[in-house]
Amino acid sequence: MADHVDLVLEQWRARRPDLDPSPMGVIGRMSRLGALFDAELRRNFGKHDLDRASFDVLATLRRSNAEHSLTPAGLMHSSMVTSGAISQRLDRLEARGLVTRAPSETDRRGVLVTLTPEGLELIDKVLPTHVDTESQLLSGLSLAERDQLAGLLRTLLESLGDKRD
Amino acid sequence: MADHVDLVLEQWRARRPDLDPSPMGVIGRMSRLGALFDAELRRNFGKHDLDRASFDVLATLRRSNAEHSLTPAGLMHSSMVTSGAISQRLDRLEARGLVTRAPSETDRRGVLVTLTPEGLELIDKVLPTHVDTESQLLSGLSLAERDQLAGLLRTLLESLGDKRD
DNA sequence: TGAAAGTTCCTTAGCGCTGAGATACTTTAT
DNA sequence: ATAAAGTATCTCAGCGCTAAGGAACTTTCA
Repeated sequence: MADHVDLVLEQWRARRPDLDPSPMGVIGRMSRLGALFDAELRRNFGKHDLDRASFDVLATLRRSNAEHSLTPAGLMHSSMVTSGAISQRLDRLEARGLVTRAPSETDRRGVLVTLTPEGLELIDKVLPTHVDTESQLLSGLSLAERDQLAGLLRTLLESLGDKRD
Repeated sequence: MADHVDLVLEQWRARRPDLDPSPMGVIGRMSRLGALFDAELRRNFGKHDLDRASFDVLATLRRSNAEHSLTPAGLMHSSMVTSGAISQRLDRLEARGLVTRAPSETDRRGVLVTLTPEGLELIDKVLPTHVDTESQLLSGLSLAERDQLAGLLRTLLESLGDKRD
């Protein structure tokens, strides 16, 4: 069996036999899978008038605490995007009435973003379909293989300094 | 040991115990790794006056055949971006003198994109540093683990219909 | 206490991509 | 031979992100 990346590796070995292309066997595949996953998840978001960015914010708020609230900085760290991107995402979600921005009570620079009832309702409706879509994307692997894969990816993330906060 | 995604999974289990978040243990980690990989690879491209998109095109041409040439459609399939994106990438590369566009000899709709000597020189200079960067990104895994990971990712890609062409 | 450094969030120009659509050409089917 | 369908590439408006920088506020430390 062979996938697209196997062809790419063969081509490199033919054109640049001095180079060891094996790292591409991992990183190239992750990049391709990322694109395929993204396309499929986006399709599901689209059914619910959402996009990846909005889902990301709503889901992060939903899981964060019982009040469904977080600072923009917290959202930024969780999402791995810049502060400017978070500001713009919040503008859009606030305009749709899915989140509110309130001044922080302890730090006058700060803002507290909170899910509105409408935001909560929407994310709670979309979440099961999202997990289901993800599950289908992984259905080519057995449960044991998924665990094995998750473990290897965690090892890699830890080695790159990905922290719990 | 635990990474950021372990925290996310814990949060989901606390807030939505009815949902099985385990697919996120794979897909969430791949997404995070993708972002970390991208940032590091981009740093390397930047050292050589390149970006991901340009590198992608130059590398695909470099490995494709002895003439280092391909059609825009071929580049599009390999890169998983739209035809519009390829057109624009080629505009930029052509303006920098790194590729040429010539009319196809067999199909008057078609175009043949070819690496110029300057393009070849640049990609051959950057390639070893790129593979080296990728290798360092994977250094948290043993060689056996990398093989195992590549195998699982290939299984997944095949199950999603990723083909050799 | 006051100045400097740090933090938090926002604004905006510029960039590359998508999605829709246009143009020109080729293939298929009648 | 010709209409219809398909293919290859390009154009462009719109979108979300980054990078840079600004404003407001807090912390640190002399």
